[in-house]
Amino acid sequence: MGIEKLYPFDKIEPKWQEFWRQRRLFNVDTKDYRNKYYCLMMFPYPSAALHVGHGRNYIIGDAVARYKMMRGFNVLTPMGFDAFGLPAENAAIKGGLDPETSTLNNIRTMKSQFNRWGVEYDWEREVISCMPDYYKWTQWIFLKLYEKNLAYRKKAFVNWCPSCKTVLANEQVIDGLCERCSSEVTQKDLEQWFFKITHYAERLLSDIEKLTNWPERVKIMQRNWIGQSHGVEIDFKIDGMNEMLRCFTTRVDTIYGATFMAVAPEHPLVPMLIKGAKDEEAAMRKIQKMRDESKIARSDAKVEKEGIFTGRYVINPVNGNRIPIYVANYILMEYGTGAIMAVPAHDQRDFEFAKKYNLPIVVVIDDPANPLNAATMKEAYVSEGVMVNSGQFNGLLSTEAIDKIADYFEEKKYGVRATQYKLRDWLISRQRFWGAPIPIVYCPACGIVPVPEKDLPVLLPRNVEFKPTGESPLKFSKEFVNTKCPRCGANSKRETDTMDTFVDSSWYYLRYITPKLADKPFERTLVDKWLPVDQYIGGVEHAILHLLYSRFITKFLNDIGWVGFDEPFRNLFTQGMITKNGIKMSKSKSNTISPDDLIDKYGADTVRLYTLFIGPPEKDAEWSDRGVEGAYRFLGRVWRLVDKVKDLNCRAPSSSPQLTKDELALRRKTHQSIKKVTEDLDGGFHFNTAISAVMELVNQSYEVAALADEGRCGTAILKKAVESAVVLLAPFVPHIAEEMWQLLGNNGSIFTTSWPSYDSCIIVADMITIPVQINGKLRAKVEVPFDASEEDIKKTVLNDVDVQRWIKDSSVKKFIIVPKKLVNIVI
RNA sequence: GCCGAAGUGGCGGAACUGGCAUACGCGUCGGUCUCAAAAACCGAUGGUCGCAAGGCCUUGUGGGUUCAAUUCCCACCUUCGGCACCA
Repeated sequence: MGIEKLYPFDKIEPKWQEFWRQRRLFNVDTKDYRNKYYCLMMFPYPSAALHVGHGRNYIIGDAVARYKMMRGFNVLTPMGFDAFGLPAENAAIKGGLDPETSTLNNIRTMKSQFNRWGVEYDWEREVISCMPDYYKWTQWIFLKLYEKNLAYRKKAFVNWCPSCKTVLANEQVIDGLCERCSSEVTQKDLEQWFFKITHYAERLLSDIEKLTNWPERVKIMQRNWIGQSHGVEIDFKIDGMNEMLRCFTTRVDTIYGATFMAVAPEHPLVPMLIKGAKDEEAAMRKIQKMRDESKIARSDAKVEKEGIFTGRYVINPVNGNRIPIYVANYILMEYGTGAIMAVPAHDQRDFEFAKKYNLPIVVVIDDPANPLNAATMKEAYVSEGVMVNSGQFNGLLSTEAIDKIADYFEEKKYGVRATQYKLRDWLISRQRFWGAPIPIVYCPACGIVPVPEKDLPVLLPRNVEFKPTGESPLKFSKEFVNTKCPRCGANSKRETDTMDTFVDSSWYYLRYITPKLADKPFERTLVDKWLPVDQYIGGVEHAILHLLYSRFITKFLNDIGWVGFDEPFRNLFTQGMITKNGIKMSKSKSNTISPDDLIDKYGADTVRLYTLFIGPPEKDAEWSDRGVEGAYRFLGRVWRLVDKVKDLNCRAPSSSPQLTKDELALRRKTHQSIKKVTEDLDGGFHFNTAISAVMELVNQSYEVAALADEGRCGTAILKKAVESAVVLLAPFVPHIAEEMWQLLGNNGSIFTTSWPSYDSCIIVADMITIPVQINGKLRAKVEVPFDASEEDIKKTVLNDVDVQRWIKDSSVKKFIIVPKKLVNIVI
């Protein structure tokens, strides 16, 4: 079973790891920012052992860092741990250890795994988000936001996970289920802290354009999440009352077709509207029932539309029509104004509602191809068309009418143009123990008082029963809760909720530059030199949450003058996941592959090489144990080649001063390979094709080595080819590359030598083979000099026997020559 | 429903700006070495017809543009991802 040991990786790998650490190859002095390159991997949760799927992220990052190092950059690659949060807390509850101990244990395990992979970081900059010297500054960011009125407390219906016993941000609710535990999320009406991310909605959206080196799909996801729409806000006069009902619409062109109004059950005007209605009490009860229904259940389009007539009417400003106001379950209070003008003919939801409650349907946009009839319509007509029943706007295209009517509204003061976003403010309160305490004090006299900066950090208390009860565990720690008001000194209570961990991770990349600063979160002058991050690498699952929050915090810090840039990550790369048996590797699916066993068997370089060779790194890939063996065999093959070549005297071609055909070909291949690998790494992360290019070079070197054995070839070019292969492989398989580099007679680290360059003149061959097509089908190949004229090529082609056989007595209609590429003859 | 990505041998995948489809690796088959095995090395390997020379077909399906299409255009099918009563 066991594969034979092809080279002594178990001796080589620890040796070079030690060497890099002693030489401080990955330790950077950030004061020297010349030629800087900030290569950042998303810092992980300290979960238990890592599997090969996790490894992909770090291996890719390490390969990039090492490549950039060889290109002469001053590379900063720090690493840290996103150590607060539910996973750590839940794991701690299970393991019976307190979260801090279990978190620090996990961190230790993970670091030793990084070490064995040969994945190197500047550990002197390690950032651990659960340590007071870090979360002090997370709290500081809260205070700064509070100062600018961007952190606020309000009572709101919030997402509540009954299993995690905490509230969740909108972004943490997936299909109505908790992102972490998949329990059904319910609604709770609670006082909670929010960050006003909506204040930045427009900039977060428009600045996506600046992110030219982000994956398109991530940008699209962010755009959709922010969800901008342009429309008009219209105030409808409520008949018989001195009140206006404001609604938002993107389709003012349909205003003449509005036959009723619909408001959300939570709408503040509801009690007033319903007052004096026929069955006021019964109606109120029904509305209460709608409110109680979970937002998730209500926000499913398949749910039957329900409504109650309020007994009130509004006046449509464009035609004076009196239209009834309904309370309807499909109207969301969180979006727009919580009220809509309903146009059944041109909106499917309104259509369904109108059918159910027998409300009029008025067509105002007609389908020119297929005239509509309100009485027989089966569904709403939502496309564009020609305006009808719309007074002065009749005959216009509906697309043009949108602007015309909006102008008219603004002029008549019926309404104003407005922009709406789907993005909601970021709910950051969590009723859990393992997080950064929110630095707020409640004073009976002064009210909400922020903790002064000089009193930070607000320390998480020790020895707290941290099990989730639905209320923050911190409430039960008297020493923590009871405090003096920082303003007046009166006995006061601390806020006992902790912050969402996404707050911790929204600024950690700034801390790495000056990780030990005690009096500031970071040093602006240096941060401005090193950021934006040159390359950020991580999983696509963070496309919205972490990346959006980080962009928000960066923009905020930019606004208050703490950083000089407004986007944190210049280039983003999102790697695909590794699957086993077609599904994502995970402990719960028990389909994980441990890197430790593989490293024992084949060495870290093999695991690294296979991980990079498995396929395009941005795509998902299926793990194959056979593939690992293939990578191992290849390394063994290179190892033996180096062993063979290392002691050869670099004699020039013995017999003739001219290089042989094979030597020329190998030299050409060497330069082509350098070009290919360089372009693959510069143009994107095409590790798989870069590696296959080196494989080709190695294969061809073997052929020439066999000739050299027979004395039919010189060795200088062979040695150069092998040496190039070793250098090109170094970012991927650093340990064996260092060892082979040394065996070939070089001193020092391969990572301090410069990346090889290629000569474009050598890449082109003297003679080239040109395929000849006849009627578009490949029929022959001819050899011609590289710089042959079209005349010469034509002559050669027509003299070719195969070509003559195909042409026979047919006449040549067309003769197409693509220089240096191909010939096509049409007969 | 809307938005996006992707469909290429037995498998992972390659192919510049429209110019030799299947590089590289895995697997399989045959051979060398060996008492034998492993490792290594050499050779074959898209399908199909043919003794062979060679022919024909093939990049999800069907059309189109072109001397030439995996690549461009139109229609459709399938898979995956995101959003989804957002007015």
